[in-house]
Amino acid sequence: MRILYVEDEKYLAEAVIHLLKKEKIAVDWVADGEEGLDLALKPNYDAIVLDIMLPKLSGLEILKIMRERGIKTPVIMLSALNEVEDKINGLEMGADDYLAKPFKTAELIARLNALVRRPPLMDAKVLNFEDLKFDLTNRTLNGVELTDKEAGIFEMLIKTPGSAVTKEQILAHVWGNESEFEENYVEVYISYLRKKLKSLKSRAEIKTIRNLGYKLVYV
Amino acid sequence: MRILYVEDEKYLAEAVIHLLKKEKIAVDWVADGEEGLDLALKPNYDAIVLDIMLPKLSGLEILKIMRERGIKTPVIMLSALNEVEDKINGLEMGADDYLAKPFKTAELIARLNALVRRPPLMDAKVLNFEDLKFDLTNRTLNGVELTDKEAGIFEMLIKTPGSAVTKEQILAHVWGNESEFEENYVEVYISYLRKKLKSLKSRAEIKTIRNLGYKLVYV
DNA sequence: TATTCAATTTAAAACAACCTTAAAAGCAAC
DNA sequence: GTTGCTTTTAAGGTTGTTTTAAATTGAATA
Repeated sequence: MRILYVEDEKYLAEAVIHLLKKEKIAVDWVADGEEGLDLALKPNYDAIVLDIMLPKLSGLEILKIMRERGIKTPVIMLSALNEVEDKINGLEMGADDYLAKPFKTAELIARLNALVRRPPLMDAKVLNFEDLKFDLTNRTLNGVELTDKEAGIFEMLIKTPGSAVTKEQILAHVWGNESEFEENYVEVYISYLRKKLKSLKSRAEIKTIRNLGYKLVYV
Repeated sequence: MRILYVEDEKYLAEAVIHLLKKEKIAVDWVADGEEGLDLALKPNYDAIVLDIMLPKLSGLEILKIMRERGIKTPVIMLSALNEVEDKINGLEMGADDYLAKPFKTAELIARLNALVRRPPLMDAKVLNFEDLKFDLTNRTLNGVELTDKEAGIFEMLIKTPGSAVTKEQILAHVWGNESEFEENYVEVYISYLRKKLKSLKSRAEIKTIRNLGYKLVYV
C-alpha cells in the first residue's frame, strides 16, 4: 500500500512514517498544502492522509479541489481535537474518514486498512497444533465440522498440548459441574474425536493416560 | 444505520423517529437515563443521540460513564437553546457533536450522516460472493428484492464469507437490543432467504452450524 | 494366564435445535 | 378505510446431537 501524507509537523510525521513502514505501508510525505495538492492529483496512491492546518493551502482546500477534479482516492482528514466543524466540513466535502489529533498510529493504520479494504483481519480465533488447525468461529478442525461437545473437549486438549486433561475437568468444563454426569460421556466423545482425527490423516492423536485423563500428542 | 435515542419528551421523540425512519435510520428509543445507559453500553449502535435533561441520569452522566468504559460510539448531545455550559461540558467529555433544541430533524440527519459516514469506498455499494451480487442501495440480490430484515441478515452473512455469524449477533444487529426478541425470528428469515437463494439457482447456500449460527458457503 | 477394572465402541432412544408454513398483526401507501 | 407488503406469532414436523446402555477390548496385577 502506498499513501500520501501531508503534514507540517515534522517530528510527528517522522514518528508516524516510521510506524507505517513497519506495517509495509509506503509513505510519501510532504509538508505544505501546495505540494500536497500536486501529488494528490496524481493517481499514485491507495489513500491520502491530510492534515487540515497546513501552510499555503489547507487540507480542506486540497480535498475540495481533488474531488472537483474527480479524484476519488480515499482521504482521511486529521485535525486538532474536538474541532467538530472541521470534521463535518471534511466529511461533507468527500473525506472518507476523520481522525482527531492526537491519534494513535495504530488507529490510523486500522483506518487505512479499512479504507483500502484489506480483509479486516478479524481476530481469527484459530488454534494450531502441529498439522492441526482448529477454527473456533466455524467449529471446524482442518475443515471437518465438530459438534458442540466435540469442540468443547478438543479446545481443552489443544490448548494444553503436551499435558493431560482429566475427565473431571472435561466434564466440568463441557457439561457443567452438576455432577450427575457420567465419565462415559467423555469416553464416547473421545472416541468420536479419534475417528475424526483419523479421517483427517493427522499425525496428531489423543493419548489416554489410565486413571488420569487424555492428552494431545504428535507421533 | 442504527442509533439509540434517549429523550424524555415523548411527542418530540415520536416526531423525530418518524422522520428518521424515512431516512432508513433504525431507532431504539428510551425515555430515561438509566435505560439509556444500559443500552448505550452495548455495542449495537452506529451513533447515540442524548438529551441532557433526563429523568434518573443526565445525558452528561451517561456520556461520562460510556467513555470511562471505553465505548467509542459517536454521541450527539441535545440541549435547550443557549446552554453554553452544557455544550462545553459535553464536548469535553467526549461528545462528537452538539445540537441545540429546538432543532430541525434534517439537521440531525445531516450530522448523523456526517458522524457515521463509514468509509464508503466510493460508490461501490455492492457486495459480491461467488455468483451473488448484493446491491445495498436498492437491496437486491441478483435482481430480486429483499425486505429490510432479509437484507440486514444477508449483509452480515456476505460480509464475513469465511466465518459463522451467531443468532445473537443477528438479533442484536437487525432487531436491536430490546431483548424480548426470539431466535425464531432469525430462523424464519433464514428460511425466506434460502427460498430466494434457491429461486436464483445460486450455488451459494446458507449453512447452519448447530448451536452456533449460520454462514454463507459455496457448494 | 486368569482376573479385574478401565477404557472403547456401537447403536438405539431421547432430546433439543432448527425448519417450515400459514395465519395474524402491523404498517405504509393509496 | 382499503390494499398490499412486511413482520411477528405459533405450531407441527424434521434433523442432528446427546444420552444411555450394553458388549468388547485392552492393560495391569497377581
